[in-house]
Amino acid sequence: MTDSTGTTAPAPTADLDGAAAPDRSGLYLVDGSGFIFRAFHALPMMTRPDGTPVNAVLGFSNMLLKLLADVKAEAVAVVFDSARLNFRNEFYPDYKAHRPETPEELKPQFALIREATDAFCLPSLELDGYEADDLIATYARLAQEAGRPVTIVSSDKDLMQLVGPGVAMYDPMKNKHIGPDEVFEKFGVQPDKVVDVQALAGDSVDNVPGVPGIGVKTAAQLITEYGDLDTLLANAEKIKQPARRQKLIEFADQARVSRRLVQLEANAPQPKPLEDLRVREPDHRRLIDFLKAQGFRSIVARVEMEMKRDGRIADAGLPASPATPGAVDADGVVAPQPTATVEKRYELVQDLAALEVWVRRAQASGVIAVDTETNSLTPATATLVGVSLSTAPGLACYIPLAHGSAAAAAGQLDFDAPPPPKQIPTADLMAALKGMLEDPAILKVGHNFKFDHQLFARNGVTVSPIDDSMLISYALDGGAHGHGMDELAELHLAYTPISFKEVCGTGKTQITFDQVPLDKALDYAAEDADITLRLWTLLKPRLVEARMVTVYETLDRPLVPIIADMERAGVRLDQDALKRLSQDLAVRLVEIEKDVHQLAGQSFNIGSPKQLGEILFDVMKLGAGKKGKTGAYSTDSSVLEELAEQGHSIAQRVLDWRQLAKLKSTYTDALQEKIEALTGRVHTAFALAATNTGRLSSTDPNLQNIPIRTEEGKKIRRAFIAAPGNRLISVDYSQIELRLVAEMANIQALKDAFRDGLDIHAATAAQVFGVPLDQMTPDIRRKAKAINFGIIYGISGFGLSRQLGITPGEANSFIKTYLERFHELKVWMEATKSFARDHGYVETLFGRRCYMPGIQDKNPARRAFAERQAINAPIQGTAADIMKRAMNRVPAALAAAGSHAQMLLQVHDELLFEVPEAEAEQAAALVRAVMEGAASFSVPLVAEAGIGSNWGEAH
DNA sequence: TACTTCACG
DNA sequence: GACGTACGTGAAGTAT
Repeated sequence: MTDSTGTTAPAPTADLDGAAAPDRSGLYLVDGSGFIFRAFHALPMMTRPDGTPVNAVLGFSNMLLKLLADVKAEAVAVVFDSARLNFRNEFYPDYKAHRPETPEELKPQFALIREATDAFCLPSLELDGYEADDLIATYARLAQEAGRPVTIVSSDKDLMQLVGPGVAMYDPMKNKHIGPDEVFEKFGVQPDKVVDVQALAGDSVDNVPGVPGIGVKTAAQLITEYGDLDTLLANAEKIKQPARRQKLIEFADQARVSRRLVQLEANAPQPKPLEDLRVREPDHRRLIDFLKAQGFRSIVARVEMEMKRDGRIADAGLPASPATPGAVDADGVVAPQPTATVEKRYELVQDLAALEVWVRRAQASGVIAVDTETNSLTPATATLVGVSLSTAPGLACYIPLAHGSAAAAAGQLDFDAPPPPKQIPTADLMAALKGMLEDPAILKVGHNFKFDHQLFARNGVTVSPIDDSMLISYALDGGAHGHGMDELAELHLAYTPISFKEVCGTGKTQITFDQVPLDKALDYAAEDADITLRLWTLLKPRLVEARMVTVYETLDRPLVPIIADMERAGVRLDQDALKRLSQDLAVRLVEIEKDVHQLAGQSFNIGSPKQLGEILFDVMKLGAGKKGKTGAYSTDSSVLEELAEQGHSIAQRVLDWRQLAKLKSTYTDALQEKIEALTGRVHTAFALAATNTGRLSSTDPNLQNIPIRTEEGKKIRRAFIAAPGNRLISVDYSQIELRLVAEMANIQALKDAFRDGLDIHAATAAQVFGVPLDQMTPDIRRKAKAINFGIIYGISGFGLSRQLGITPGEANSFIKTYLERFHELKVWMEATKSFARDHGYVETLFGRRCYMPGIQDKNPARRAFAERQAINAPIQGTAADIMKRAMNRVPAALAAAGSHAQMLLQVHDELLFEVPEAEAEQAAALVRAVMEGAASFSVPLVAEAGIGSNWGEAH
């Protein structure tokens, strides 16, 4: 990070926070109220086991912890607003009148944050009738007069007016020091003129009116020219621009009122004397008790770690430290280090000699974090732009490879462009790193390493062994929160990394990474490798504590190179067929649209649910309509189907239109655009840490929801084809989730039916409805099938009734009979819900945990939802685990058999392969065998295979 | 950016 | 009797 003041050390030894080190004496005034709101909005909603929301409490606690680790202040105070109204409302009642109501999830957190402040043993300040900002101004003045340096800890621009001699600001969210230069950057004037600028520009958030038509830029210009607000207003007549002159004269009083609103009160009464704001030694046991009660496991770990380091183990009754922080133990695991105190040393590596140092460091420590930068998010075709490495917390480098050469690469000559910087040729870098990246004694750590693995593979390097901090987090905390690097850095390191959009911009002005200047690229890329290593250091040991090593090591981690290969292989599409389908659909959509408009008696946008609802229910008056919490009419397919059954032909036509419009926009049009020119194929990305249950997901494009259920949809599936001379093989598990229900709940009758190879829906129908198999009707079987599915989803009478179009009463009696026939199921469902309530998570048969926030929720609807999730997650998750076991074994099994089959896609219970025609039968049989043998239960696993020249035929 | 709808398992 | 319902995803389009 580069300090914008330009006053600190130059790269490569940039300062830790991109700012002058915080002063280690003096007074720190923390804007508590500001933090509550920022933390609340910055962090995803999270709750403690009892359902109390705590995201703002977590953000706040993290901030305090980081602050206390960063600075050795002699005095700290956390300052809060006391009430919504203050003295400003007396002369301007509308002040902050536009503020939205405090969100419900935030309200209970105010008291907890006061508690947190006490638990940290920090003094707090608040005063009726004054804002936190006024108290900050007052105490800043007092300290300044006493000759003590002051740091205001806040991200609020309204406090910038206080910056001056002896008073600085520090924004802990952005890790940024704010001095006079930063204030000038923001307001265009020195801090003492900030109120004048704000008085003119106003502030829509706080409802400060200012002068209409004048923004910060103009205000700064005027104040610079005239010196201050009063002089400006007194000389308003002299302003040249007529509109501006007129506004300033007309709104002079409003500007003066605005100044009174933004001017902070530095002479407020003092709730506590300045001397009382001393930092006291925290009561660690109390602090840990508080943090534990909120469920903040990672912070507790950090506090305990710092206590160990400080030799305070005994008084907290903690076990002795297993390792010295920073040291490497017998397993090659680096013990966690308190990260906030580590200094950043980022280096740009532009020649092989400098690189050599990093390779030696990796050899010495046995661990290195690796991250790649590219010009695209599709690793199968992206150009490698740079590589970053980190070998210790704070110690990282960036190796640029293709910066500033975009024009040259495109074969264009641009004599005005600066020459590309000195860079190691990509092939030379690969040659230099190959030994290290393939060295079995050096662990390579990445965050979402699948991406990087693919890039190295394309450059002839098979990275091994690897660890993935994203997948470790997923195994540890799946369902509790997301696992992206930025989110984890906030959560575990109390740090906000430089965002990609800060570096590359967004929207139309977005640039690719090769266009990023080297100094910025270094800050961003080196930081990614640094954070990856820090996260790994923190999270890896937790796998052992959480007994999640097996899940990670045998299910998720081995998948990285395998899925990287699938993505890289991509799948072939018949572009001509898609094009013809698009054209055909376009013609039919126009026809249907004409029909619908005629039936409606007017033209409107059929794709707009709002307009459609109004046409159907207001204009045509087809029934009552109205639904949904937003007050809009629901027009989803169940509503339209009902209308169609009542004989309203417009409803059926709209359904037809919807289906075709969906197929065209989401599939036949979009898929063509996803064909990569470089390979002629489509390369999806499988997300390995996206779902709450352990399933994969597929994006860009999503190839796990290609149509199949309708005849029109099947045409799209037939556009997925094998390369010439090859075939596609599809192998899918038969009824895997229902088999797992039988296994996990130990339902004897169901297990017998599966063992006997019966038609499972007919068999359950026979059991539940007492109809002999030879008298089974399709309708009875359909009902049994719906119940079977319902079980997997955490059945409810209401849901089943909607599915079957029967009354909830009938549905409930079906469920009752079902649970009587399969009595073991009820026991299992109750036990599973109870386990979820006790632990806050459920487990798959292979030990993967799925956290269930909401299982303790006071709201019965949300709790019921969590209970259904608790039933479904072990079933869906175990099926996902089994599929992962199969996928981990298939490539090796194929290779051992000398097969050239390539795995292409996974669709939850199905695998798709491409294979030379002559090997198809053999490969299909082999894959079936591996899938069926992926787990061994008392219920057999059955997989079925199909072969064809396209996906529709193979399935 | 949020909501609605719908494609799949 | 509350509450709003089948579980898990991702993408496109409209409305704000």
